[in-house]
Amino acid sequence: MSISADILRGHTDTIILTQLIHGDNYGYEINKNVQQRTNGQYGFKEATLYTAFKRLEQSGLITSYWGEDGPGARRRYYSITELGKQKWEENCREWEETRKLIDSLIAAEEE
Amino acid sequence: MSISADILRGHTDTIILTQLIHGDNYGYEINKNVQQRTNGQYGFKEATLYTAFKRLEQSGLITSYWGEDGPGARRRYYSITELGKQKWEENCREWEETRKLIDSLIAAEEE
DNA sequence: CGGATATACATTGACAGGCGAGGTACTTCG
DNA sequence: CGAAGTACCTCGCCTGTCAATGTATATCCG
Repeated sequence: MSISADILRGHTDTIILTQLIHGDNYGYEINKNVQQRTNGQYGFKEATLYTAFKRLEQSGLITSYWGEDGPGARRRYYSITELGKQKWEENCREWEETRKLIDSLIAAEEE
Repeated sequence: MSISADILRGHTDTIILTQLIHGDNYGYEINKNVQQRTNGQYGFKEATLYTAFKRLEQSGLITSYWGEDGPGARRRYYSITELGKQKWEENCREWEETRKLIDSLIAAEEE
């Protein structure tokens, strides 16, 4: 976990939405996926994760339901909405722009 | 100014340090450079800018001095320190990593 | 001269997101 | 039984952003 938190701020929601585009999933698993994809470099703190879910649900970008009682602890599954998909696309476009923008602002090249 | 603020959050300091690597400069001018480099897409809010200067100075990454009395309003110039240069390099490395990280987390590709 | 506009810096207070710390509940394994 | 893993949740602090507001100086126009 070497990446400082402020830099990931603002991407939390998009990262979660990305996970949900692959299909419904629950918090713990989503976070494990994130950790795997980043080779353990990054993962959400639990408080961050669950406040994000709440925020996303309140904004209508995701919905949730309790999973069937299987073995182990109960799970709350999340599902991306149409609005959520739109938002995700918008955020991805924004990321492309932001990346260019920061690249040009951070590069030390002399003009 | 289409880029949402939270995404730039965390880059403020690095952007300012980058500007100062080109040489001493003052707040207003730094901000104009940023706006020019981004074709008017992005610029710091003044409150953000000046709190950032204060933060950077308190951390020993920059120093400041009042400019000679020339025409126009007085200017406070900022200068990057050795520590600041180190930090800048560190932040740039971090940005490279973060970029890859977010790219892989936001891409919707199926594995 | 007077008022608008641009330059330039600074502070305050509200707000939002991240997260440490703490808590609940169930299961599995030794 | 107790520890560890799974899984969820909340409270309160901290930090960075920013709208609003204020200061001071210089220039331009009528």
